[in-house]
Formats: sequence, C-alpha cells, structure tokens
Amino acid sequence: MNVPALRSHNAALVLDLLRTAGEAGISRLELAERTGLTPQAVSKITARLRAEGLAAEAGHRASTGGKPRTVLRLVPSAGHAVGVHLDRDELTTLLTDLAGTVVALRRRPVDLGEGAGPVLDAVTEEVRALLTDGAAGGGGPTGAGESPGPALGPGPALGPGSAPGPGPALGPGPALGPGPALGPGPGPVLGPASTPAPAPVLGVGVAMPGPLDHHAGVPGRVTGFPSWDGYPVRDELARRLGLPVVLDKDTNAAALGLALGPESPGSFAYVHLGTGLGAGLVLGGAPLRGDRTGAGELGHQTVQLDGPPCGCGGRGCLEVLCLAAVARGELPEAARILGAGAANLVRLLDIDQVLLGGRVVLGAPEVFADGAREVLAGLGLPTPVAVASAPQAVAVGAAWLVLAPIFGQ
Amino acid sequence: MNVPALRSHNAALVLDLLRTAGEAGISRLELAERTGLTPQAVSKITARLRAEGLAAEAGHRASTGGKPRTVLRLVPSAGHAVGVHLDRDELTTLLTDLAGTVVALRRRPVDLGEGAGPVLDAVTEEVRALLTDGAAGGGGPTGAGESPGPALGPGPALGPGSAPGPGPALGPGPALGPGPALGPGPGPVLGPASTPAPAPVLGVGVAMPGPLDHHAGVPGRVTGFPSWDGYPVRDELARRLGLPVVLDKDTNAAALGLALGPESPGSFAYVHLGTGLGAGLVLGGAPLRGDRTGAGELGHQTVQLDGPPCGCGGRGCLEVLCLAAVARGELPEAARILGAGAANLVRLLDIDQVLLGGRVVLGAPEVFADGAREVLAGLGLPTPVAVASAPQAVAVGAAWLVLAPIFGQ
DNA sequence: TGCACTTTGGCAACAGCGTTGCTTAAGTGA
DNA sequence: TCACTTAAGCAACGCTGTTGCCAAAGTGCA
Repeated sequence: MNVPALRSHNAALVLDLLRTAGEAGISRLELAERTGLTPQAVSKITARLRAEGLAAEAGHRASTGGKPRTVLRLVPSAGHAVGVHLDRDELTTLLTDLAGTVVALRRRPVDLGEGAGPVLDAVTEEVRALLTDGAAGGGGPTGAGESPGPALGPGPALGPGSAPGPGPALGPGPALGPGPALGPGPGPVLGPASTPAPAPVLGVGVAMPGPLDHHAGVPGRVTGFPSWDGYPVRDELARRLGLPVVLDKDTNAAALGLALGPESPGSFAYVHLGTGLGAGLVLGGAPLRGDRTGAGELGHQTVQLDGPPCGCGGRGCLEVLCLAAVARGELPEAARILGAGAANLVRLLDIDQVLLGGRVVLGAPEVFADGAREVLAGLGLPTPVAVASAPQAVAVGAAWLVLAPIFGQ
Repeated sequence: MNVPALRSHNAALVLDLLRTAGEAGISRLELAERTGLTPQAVSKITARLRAEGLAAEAGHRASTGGKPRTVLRLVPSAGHAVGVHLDRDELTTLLTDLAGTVVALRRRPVDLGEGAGPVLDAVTEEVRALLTDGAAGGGGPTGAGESPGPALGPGPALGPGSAPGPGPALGPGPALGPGPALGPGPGPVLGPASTPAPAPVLGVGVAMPGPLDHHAGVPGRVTGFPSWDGYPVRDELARRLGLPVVLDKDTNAAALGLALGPESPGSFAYVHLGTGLGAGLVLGGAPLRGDRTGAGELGHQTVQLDGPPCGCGGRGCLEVLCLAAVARGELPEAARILGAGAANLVRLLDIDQVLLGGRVVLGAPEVFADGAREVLAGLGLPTPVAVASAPQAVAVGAAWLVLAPIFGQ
C-alpha cells in the first residue's frame, strides 16, 4: 500500500462511519476515536470530503463545558447506484442514493429462459427508464438543499477506488479510477455546496441466481437455463449502458445489502427460500463469496443420510426435503427442516443471527420464523431469527455492490 | 491507519512474501511486482529488514541480459516461537523458528481432568525444559552462519505489531509493541550480521480443545472437564513464563498452521477426528474463528434428521454417527459419514481442499481419505482430499499463533 | 457583567512514507 | 572493445498524518 492508497483507505474509513451514523451524524472527535487517527487528521479528511460534496456539517451537539462539537453527516444525494435483481421470472430495477435509500423502483415480469440477448434488452430498457423517469428529487432528509436528479453517464469518478484489493471488479467501461472527485470540486469550499452538480450514477449492480464468476462478471451455471452459461453479462451490459457493472449471486447481494443496512449484526446468514434454497453468509461484517462465488450453497447440504435423491446427485439435500414439505402444504414441517439447516449454519460458523427471506418465507413469515426459532432453542442456541421483509432485498443488495467499495467494504 | 502503521503493513507484506518464497528466495523486483510497490520502495524496506537481521541476500539469479537479480531470503533463525498442544491426555511442546520449522520437540502424558493448576505446572516445566535443552543450534539451512540458540526472555520486540486490528491478543506480560527491532540494530548494516544477537523467543501459542474466548485467553467449555471453564489460562501462563501467550482452539490452530505452511490452498477445511470431531476452516487464506471461537463445530452438524440423540440436545449429529461407526469397527462407514460432512463443508463454503487429521484418521489414513474422496466424487465435486500426516500439526499451529502477526496474517 | 476555565478545531511546521529522476553497478552480445 | 540491457541505490520531492500552538465558542462562578 502506498501513500495515495493510505489516503483513500482513511477517507473510506471516515465515510463508512458517516454512513453508519446515518441521520444522527457524528462529530470529528468521535471519528478520531473510532478511526484511531488524530483529531487534526480527521479535520483534514472531513474537509476534503466536504469539499467533494460527500459530507456536510449538520448542527452541533450540546456543550459539555466547552465549544460544542460540530455534527457531520453523509450527503446521501451526492451519488446514486442502480440495483438490478434478475430473477427467474421477474426483473426488479431500482435506484438508490449513497445511503442505500431507494429513490425509484421498477418491476416487470421476465423469462430468463428467453436467453441472454432479449433479457438484457429488457434490463437496458428498464435501467434507462429508471434513470430518466425516476430521476426527480429524492434528496435525502439532510435539509441541506435538494439536489437535482442523478445525471446519467460516466461523469467524474467518486471517492476512493484505486486501492488494489479484493473489491468487486468494476469495468470495463468507464472506470471508477482515482481521478478528480465528484461534486463542486475545489472551487467554493465554504459550507454546503451552493449549486451542486447533478449527482452521477456510479454504476449498476446485478444480482442473478446461481454461482458465477464474480470477477469476470460471467454466470457459471444458471440452473435450468443453460443458455446463460458463460455469457459475458457484465461486459455486455456495461457496453450498452455506458456504466460500470458488477455482478454477483442473488443471495450474496442480499446478504451484502443486509450487512451494510441498519441494525446489522457482525455475522449472520441470510437464508433465502424461493424457487430454490440458498444462503448468503456474512462473517465478521464481510460477505463470504468463495473463490467461485459458490459459498452459501445451503440447498444441497445433506441433512438426511441416504434420504430421497436430489437432482444434484446427492441424497437427503435440504432443498429437496424442504421444498417437498412446502409442496405438500406442510409449512411447519418445512420450517422445522429449514431450522435444522439454519442451526447447522449457526454452529458451524458461530454466527449471531439468522435472517429468513424469499417468496416462500414471505408467504408465511411467522410460521417459518417460529419454526426455525424452535429448532434453535431446542439445541440451546439463543441465536435470534428474523425475517428480512423487504421484497426488494436482493435488488437493494445489488445496488450495494456498487456502493460498498466507496465505504471500503 | 497512520504512516507508521503503513510502514509496518508494507514490511509485513514483504516479510510474508519472503516467508512463502522459502529457501528459493525472491528478488527485489519480484517483491515489487507482488506488492504493487515501486522497486525503490522495496529496496528501502528490504534494507531495513536486512539491518534488523530478518532478511539476507542469498546469491543471484541468472542474468537476462543485464545485471542479475539479487535473491533475498528470510532468516528463519532471527526469531523463535513456542507451540503448546494441550490435549485431553497428552501435552506436546515444541520450538519453531520464524519459518515454522520445528527446532525442538517434547511430549508427555497429561490429564486435563487434574485441573488447571497442576496441568499448567506441567506446561511451565515443559516449556522451560524446551528452552534450555532444545536451544542448541537449530539454525535454518541458510548457510549465513549458525546463530546461537534462542534466548529466553522478553527482549526487544520484533517487527510490526502496533497496528490496530484483529490480530491475536498478545499479553499482558511483555508486549510485542512497536519498540526497536530485534537483531544487531542499525549499526553495521553491511551484509549478513557479523555477530547476530541471540534470537529471542517471541511468545507461546497454546492450543486446547473446545471453544474459548480467544481474545481474553480463557477457555469457555472444555467438554468433560468443567474445572477449566473460565480459568485465565493466558494470563497465568504469561505470568509464569514471562512471555506473551496466545490461546486458541486446537482445530483453529491446526488450520492456521496448515494455512501458513507450504503448499496450502486458498480455502480449505481441516477435519479432525480424534476423541471428538471438529474442523478448522480457512477461507481465502484467513482462518475463520467466529466471534466466540466457535466456528468449525462440525461435530454437531445434523446430517440425519430425527436420527439418534446426541448429548448436545440434537439428533443425528455427525460426531455421534461417525464415532458410533468407529466404535463398531466399521471404518469405511465412518469414512462415508465423515465424507458427507466434508461434502457439506465444500459446498457451503466453496473450498478448495479437505485435509483430514486426528488420531482416528491417522490410524487408517487411506480408509478415511478414500471414503471421503468417494463421497465427494459421487456428488460431482472434484475437491482433493488429503491427510495431514504430522501428528504434531496442532502444536505447530499453536506456534503459528505467535508467528502469524509478524507476517501480517 | 466579567473573568477563568474547558473543549473544539484550524493553521503552520514537521517527520517520514513511497515516488520520481537520475546515476552507478554488473551483466550480455556483436 | 563497446553498445546495450537490467538491477539497484542516491537525492529531491509530494503528500500523508502528527505535533505544537492559538482562536473560537461555549459553561460556570464571583
């Protein structure tokens, strides 16, 4: 790591603390404590962030006998990201601001079986529509002046992005390079930017079912739709939209979104029961992808030695047992089986929480949550179980694929 | 991260590359390529490392039409670590150099049931004996002059250690702080140190069964021996030996040692079948501990819904089924069950290799390896299965608990 | 009302990081 | 012998976070 990388690193550190502080904000001295940097260093860094339009002062704390601390906040409208959830039968596209708040949302049916070409046509249409229609207002509740809608196109790069590391591979297309920072630039530095430039769209995150090559942006095996295997989704979409594109598995994206959202525990599993059964794992705050983005293949865990055969070649796979129970209408039994799978995760990975999601779960959230809770309690595990209720959790997570690197995640 | 932390970080980066290069060594330009730093920066960093006695020049590569590259190597004898494996019925202590090579080894029976006091007496005795008897020679095959044996005692600190981060908690006792570096210091910088100071022992790593609080250095629950629960093993041992002590679960330590040893894949699971069944997980090169050091609890994975009851409150736990088969003398069946557990790991975590170890496995290594291999192959998983044959794998891993932070791991 | 005290946060000088530009060292090949 | 190539050190430099100092903006007591 060299000195510019150090600068990016610390800026991302501060930016992430601003993000997690949310609307409550955070003072310079708190930032210094949390980062381990000196107050003076934090002052310099936040001054740069304010000049770039990413942070703003927002009131003061009560005095404790001296000068009151100035509260700083992230300016969510300083950038936007597109999240695309490409499910087997539905396409969800949405636009979020820097804080991950959904600004605009579109949904339409789609059939992955039609093949990559027609489906990517649909994605392109939806994203274009989102960026022209949905681009009105949407500024956060900062009160520091509404910004105009996000501007389509590459635009200047935002924040730290040049540090070599395991971040998602962005590109080709317009790269998120070091370059000059976004916003009003180093011109008028005083206070909130008087005439903020249109906040650019930083990129497009795409979440798809099945394992894929996350770095190359190529699906590996979309079960049931072999025509997608190896299709260069990322490069093709980046070419069409003129924006950086990141690709990841649906459950991984959902887990990322939940990890960076509010009230996220350090380690948790997002268990998704929809047309299939999968999990997204977040360990110590970081999503676990695996070298082949294959991590989280919960559906084909053997939980019944010599049980009923599964299409994967195994026997007694969790997915088969669980979905069979669902098909029989025995939801409590399905919940019990799902609970056993969740308990295995909790014990193996020492995680703090289980989040359930997916269409089947959302059809009877309490049944599944209670069923899983009961299994865990029976094993003496106090791990809380909750339902991730937002139906667009995956699409929001897809947008976080773009946003996360800005915050050093 | 501040500037001194940056310096430590890059030094650790270079040191780790020197370590992995082993006896073959690595040139400055290769280091520059691999770290992303400029050749000049690498020159400065390696000059410091040579001045500290941690690295040395060792010959030249063949010329490719210009000045031949100078090969640099780690000086393994520049530091030593003690590894302690405290098993239920046996105590293994060993001394390694910086490269993790075992320099001296002691073994003796012990009974954890006697309680912490008497057992720690034994550990103290063994470590003292190791450091006085085993301290003769043992310098690596560097050919750069044999160093005298390791010197007991705190001595000056070695390498980077002040960076705040998730490294193992060392201490209290003599801290591995920033302080001046080990070796001849910035006096005579030319060539290999002419009269190297005795290489100090950097600390003691202890591996024990069962989950424990890794940061506090306190065992949580040593199954069958409740008298250990909550005993301050780390602090007590650090006080007696006057050395920093790090504590971890046995399987985690073994996995760490295997991860940092030669020929380690990026992600693997070390599956240990001895008096119990557990696993150490290494994902992307980093060991997974979990917040409560509970990760790797493979033994109580449910693989037979509604199967035979287990002492843990569950039914159909992998450990119960597997050990029952062993007790019946049906080793191939035990291997098949173990293979199913390993397959679950491979699929869930997208790992590259399965390493088997532990007393039961070592009693019939081929039976278990073949049995597990067969299960994986039947599921279409090409993941290689190997046996970690060294009986002191856990003790070596314990020593790596001390060494790993030096290399930024 | 006035003054001492506390706390925040910016300005300026500074040490030290990796980088850049250049030079020297040490080989190959015609 | 000489031109060329490659490796690696020296010196100057830009920029990082740090340190020392001081102004700003509050509280609290006389």
